[in-house]
Amino acid sequence: MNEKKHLLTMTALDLFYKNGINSVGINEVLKASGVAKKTLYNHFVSKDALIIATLEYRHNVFLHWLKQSLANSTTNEELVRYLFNALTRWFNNEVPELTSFNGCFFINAAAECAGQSEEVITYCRFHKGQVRQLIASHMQTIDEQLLDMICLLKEGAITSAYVSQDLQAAQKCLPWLMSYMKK
Amino acid sequence: MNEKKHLLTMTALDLFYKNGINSVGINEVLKASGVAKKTLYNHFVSKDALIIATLEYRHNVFLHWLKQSLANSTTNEELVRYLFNALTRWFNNEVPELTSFNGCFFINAAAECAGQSEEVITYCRFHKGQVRQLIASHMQTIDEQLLDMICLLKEGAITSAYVSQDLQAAQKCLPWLMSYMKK
DNA sequence: ACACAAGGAGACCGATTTGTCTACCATATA
DNA sequence: TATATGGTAGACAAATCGGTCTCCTTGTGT
Repeated sequence: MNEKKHLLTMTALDLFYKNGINSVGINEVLKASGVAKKTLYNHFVSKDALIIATLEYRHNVFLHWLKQSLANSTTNEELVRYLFNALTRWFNNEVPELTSFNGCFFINAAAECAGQSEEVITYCRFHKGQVRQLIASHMQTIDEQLLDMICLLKEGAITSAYVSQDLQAAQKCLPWLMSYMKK
Repeated sequence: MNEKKHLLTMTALDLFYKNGINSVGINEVLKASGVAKKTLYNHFVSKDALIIATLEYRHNVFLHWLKQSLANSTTNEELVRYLFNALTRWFNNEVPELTSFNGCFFINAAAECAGQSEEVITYCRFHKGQVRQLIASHMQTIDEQLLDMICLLKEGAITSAYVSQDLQAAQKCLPWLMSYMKK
């Protein structure tokens, strides 16, 4: 990708994730990145296109981080432990590449762009599906019900960590899942 | 509450919940409610005040609905069943007073107003705390871990129902919780 | 009957929004 | 050296934002 385009995408993601997509104007992105307005519209046809680009970038970073976090898991127990420990590190700002925790960018974006950009919501759904698929691919024995529960608890933990500031939300899920798998 | 003020609050809530707080302007609320701008600013000092009013109104409606949904529960098993069945009805638009399902208004508001209005986020946290307390008050035997899990699964179900359009998310939680309590 | 309060309609303000356009500059390549 | 490319800086447009204000009408209580 072009250097300026990449810079614009990263800058926009930072601002969108921190302050909300609708609260950040194009001019703010330009000022923060030091890029001219014409250059932005040379690479993106509209602000919506820039938003989609930030979603794609965040998706790649997030999936890369998650893939690495789960890489060494060989059993369902390990998968669960690695996953929710990784979430805890994310919540507590111990994962630099995900930047300061502000909830799930895709949940936030879906909430902000409701009835405004169908494309955004579609991409958020796609992201959640990809994450689920990645988790499933690390399961030794496929257990659809366990997969459902892992994903539900994951979403709940992210939301609780963000809205209720319960930074230990992910840790609370672990004993529960462990005791289920031991049966 | 004053009639016009109440009308404004309900109209604003409808629009905010459906299209997002930041996507809906004051003028749109005025047009939809047929109220004059001066009347709005006679009752609310700013748009932020109107937003808070919609949060309070939604909070009251939601808690009233939840209280009624849990009223007949006498055991922890019944509490869980009533709660997640109620959520399923909500997701599937079978609860008129909650209007067409668009996720949790408070999660959405928190996502939209990040780094913009601290008061909004504080109220969203308050709401989540009140809901947790209501659930706790219906527990026959206090089990803090069970309470954590119920709340985490509830948040996860709401998010999954909204973002991933999994309208059966709440139902998936039931067998798990039941089997846990049977132990 | 009169005074006062509340609301309606909407002009208006300044700031900000996304997006376009012009003018100019730097660099690289033929 | 000539030209094309891709950048900067920023004026500008049209719309919209939240918010204030004036003018006029419609009650309502005394």
